[in-house]
Amino acid sequence: MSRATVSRAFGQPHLLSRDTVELVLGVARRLGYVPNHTARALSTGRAGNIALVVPDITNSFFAALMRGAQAKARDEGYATFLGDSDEMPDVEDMLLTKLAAQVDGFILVSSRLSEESILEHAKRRPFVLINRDVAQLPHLLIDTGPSYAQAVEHLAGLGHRSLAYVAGPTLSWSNRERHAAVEATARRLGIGLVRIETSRPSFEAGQACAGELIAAGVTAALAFDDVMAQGIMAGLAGRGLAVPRDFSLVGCDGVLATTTYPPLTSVETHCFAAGTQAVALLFEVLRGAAPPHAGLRLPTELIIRQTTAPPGASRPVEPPLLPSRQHDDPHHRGRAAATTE
Amino acid sequence: MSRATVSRAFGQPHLLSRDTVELVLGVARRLGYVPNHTARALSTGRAGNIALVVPDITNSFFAALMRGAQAKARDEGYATFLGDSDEMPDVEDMLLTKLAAQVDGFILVSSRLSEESILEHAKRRPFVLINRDVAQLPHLLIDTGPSYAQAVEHLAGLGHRSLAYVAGPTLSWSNRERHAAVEATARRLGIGLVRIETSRPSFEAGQACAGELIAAGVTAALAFDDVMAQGIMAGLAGRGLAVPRDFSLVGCDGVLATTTYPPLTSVETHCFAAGTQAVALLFEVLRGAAPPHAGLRLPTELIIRQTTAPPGASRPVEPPLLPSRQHDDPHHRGRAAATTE
DNA sequence: TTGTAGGCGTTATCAA
DNA sequence: TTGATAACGCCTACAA
Repeated sequence: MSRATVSRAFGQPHLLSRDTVELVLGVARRLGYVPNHTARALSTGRAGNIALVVPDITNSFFAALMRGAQAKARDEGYATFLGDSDEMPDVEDMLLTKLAAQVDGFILVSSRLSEESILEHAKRRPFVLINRDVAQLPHLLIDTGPSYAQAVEHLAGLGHRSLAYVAGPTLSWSNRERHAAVEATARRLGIGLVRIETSRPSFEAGQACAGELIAAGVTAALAFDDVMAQGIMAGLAGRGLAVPRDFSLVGCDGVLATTTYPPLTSVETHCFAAGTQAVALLFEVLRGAAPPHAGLRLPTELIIRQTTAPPGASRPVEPPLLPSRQHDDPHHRGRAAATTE
Repeated sequence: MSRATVSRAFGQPHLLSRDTVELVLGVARRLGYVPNHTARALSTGRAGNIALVVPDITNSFFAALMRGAQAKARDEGYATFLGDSDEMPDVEDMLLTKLAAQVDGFILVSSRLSEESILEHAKRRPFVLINRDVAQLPHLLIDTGPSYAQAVEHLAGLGHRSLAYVAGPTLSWSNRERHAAVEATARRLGIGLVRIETSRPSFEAGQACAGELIAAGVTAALAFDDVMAQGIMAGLAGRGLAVPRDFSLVGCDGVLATTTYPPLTSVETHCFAAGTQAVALLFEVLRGAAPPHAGLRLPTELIIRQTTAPPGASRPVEPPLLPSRQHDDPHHRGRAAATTE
C-alpha cells in the first residue's frame, strides 16, 4: 500500500476502488491517523482556513454576524480565524498582513481601512467586504438607508419636527449611508436635523451624548446602532427623561432591540444571515464561480416597537399582567398614545 | 547566499553577522518576501496558532473573554481560531478534532464535554480550561461562588425570605458552583429556595420563566448570568411587575449589568482579564514553564446596583434633570407605574 | 486502479 | 559565521 493510495483515499476516493478506500479508512481510524493539515496546505497551496476581521467583537452585531460566518465555514470544512481590530486601522492592517499566509480568503467587516490599503491587501488574497463598497471587490452591503428614511417618515408622521442623528464611526460606510438617508429624508419633509458626533459606537458614548441631545432641543433621535440607542436611553433616564414619553429613539441591528425596556424601535439587519451569505460568496469566489466584483445588497426592515411615540405624549396606561411580547404591533402604542393625549 | 542563511536571518539573527542580517532583511523587504508560515509550521511542528472554543459567542461574557484572549495572543505573535459550539457537545468535539492539527494549544471555555472527552483531546494538544475543573489539566476558574453567597446574604439582609435560583446549563461547572453556593447559604440563613431550570442561558429563556417565578411566590431571584437576568426583568415587566419595587434580581458577569435599566446588581467576573490570563497560562504551558496542572482562581465581586431592594418596598421620589450618570436610580419607572395603578 | 518520485518552503544537523 | 542537505507529511503528474 503506497502512501499515494492513502492520500487518494482521503482526497480523491473516486479514483480508487471501493474496497481500497474502505480498507484505508478503516485502518486509519484504528490507528488514529488523520491527514496532516499543514503538510497538505503546503503541498496544495490551499490553507482550508478563512479569516474574519471585525472592529469590535463585543458588539452584538459583529458577534451575531461572526456566529453565522463561522457556522457556515465549518459546514464547508473550513476553520475560521478571528481578528478584532479594536476599531484601529493599523491593528486591522497588521491582522490582515499576518493572517494572509494562513488563509484562502478574508471576510472584512466594516473596515476602517483606506480604500488603497484594502486594494493592496486584496492583491494577495480574495476578499469579501461587508458594509464597505470598494470598486471591483466582492461585497455584501446591508442596505439600511431605506429603512432609516422610513424611520424619519415614521417620526415625522408622529409629529416630530426636529431630529438628531447620533453618528457612528466616521470611517464607517454604514454611518455615511445612514446619515445620508436621514438627511435627505429630513430635508424632503422639511424636518430639522442635527448631527451629533461620538467617539465610538459604545453604550458609554451613547450615554454621554444625552445632554447634548437635550441641549439641541430635538424630540427624537436616530442612533447609529442599538448599542448607542441603549446608551442614549440610559443617559436620558439619568436626566429624568423617559422614552418614549419624553423622547423617541430609533436604533439599528435588531440584536439588542428586543432586550431593552421598553423594546427598541430598530432597523433589523439580519446580521446572522449576512455572515453566512458573505462566507457563501467568498467560497464562490474561491472556486471561480463568482464574478470578481460580485455585489450583494441585503434588505432591512424598520421594526416599530415601543421607543417611538408622538412628542410630549403621555405614556398609555397599560393593564398589568399582559400576555407579554406585544411589542411588535406598531399600532398598539400609537393608538394608545393618541388616546391619552 | 544559501537559503539556510536567509532562514536564520529571520529566525535566529544572533547566529549571523550584523551585516548579513541587514543585507538579507533589506533584500527581502525590497522583494516583498515573507517567510512562509505554513512551511515553517510543517518543519518546526509549531503552528503559531491557538484556538478558543466557546459555547456561544453571542453571549457578551464569552465575547469579552474572547476579545481579551485574542488581543493577548496577537501580542505574542499568535493567531486565534474561533470555535462556537452553539452549546452542543458534539459540535464542540468536532471543532476540537478538526482544529487540533493547526494549533499549538486550546483554550476551552465552559466546556459542555464529558471529562473523558476532554482528557482524550488533551492527549493531543495542551489545554487550558476556563470554568471547568478537570483533574490534572491547567485551568482558570472564575470563582463566583463566594459572591453568590454574598448576594444571598445581601437579599436576606434586605428582608427577603424566599428566593429562586434560575439555573444555567446543566453541564456547566459555573452553574453547579453558583447553585451550590446559593443553596448552602440559603440553608444556613434559613431562607427558602427554589431552583428553576431553563433551556439555555438566553434572554428569551429568562423572559419565559417570569411566570414560573411569580407562581413560585418568591420575592427575589439570582440568575445564572446577566443575559438571563435581563430576560427575567423584561418578562416581569411584561406582567406588570417592576424591578426592584416588586421583585429583586441579581445577575452575573457584569458585561450587561450597567446597560440595563435599572442597572443590574451583578457579580463582576472580569471576563476580559480572564481571557488574557488564560492565554498567558497557555503560553507558560507551551514553553514548559508551568506545572502541567496549574490552576488559577480569579476572584469576583458582588456589585450592588439597583435591582435589589427590600421586598414590597416603594420607590423614593426623585428630582428630574439630574447631572447625568444617575441612571442608577431605579425609582423613576417605579413611581410612574405606581401612579398609574 | 495503483505505484513512483519530485516538489511545496522551512528548519535543523553537520561540516567547513 | 556560513553552506549543503536531509527531513517535515502530503499531493500530483507520470508511469505501470
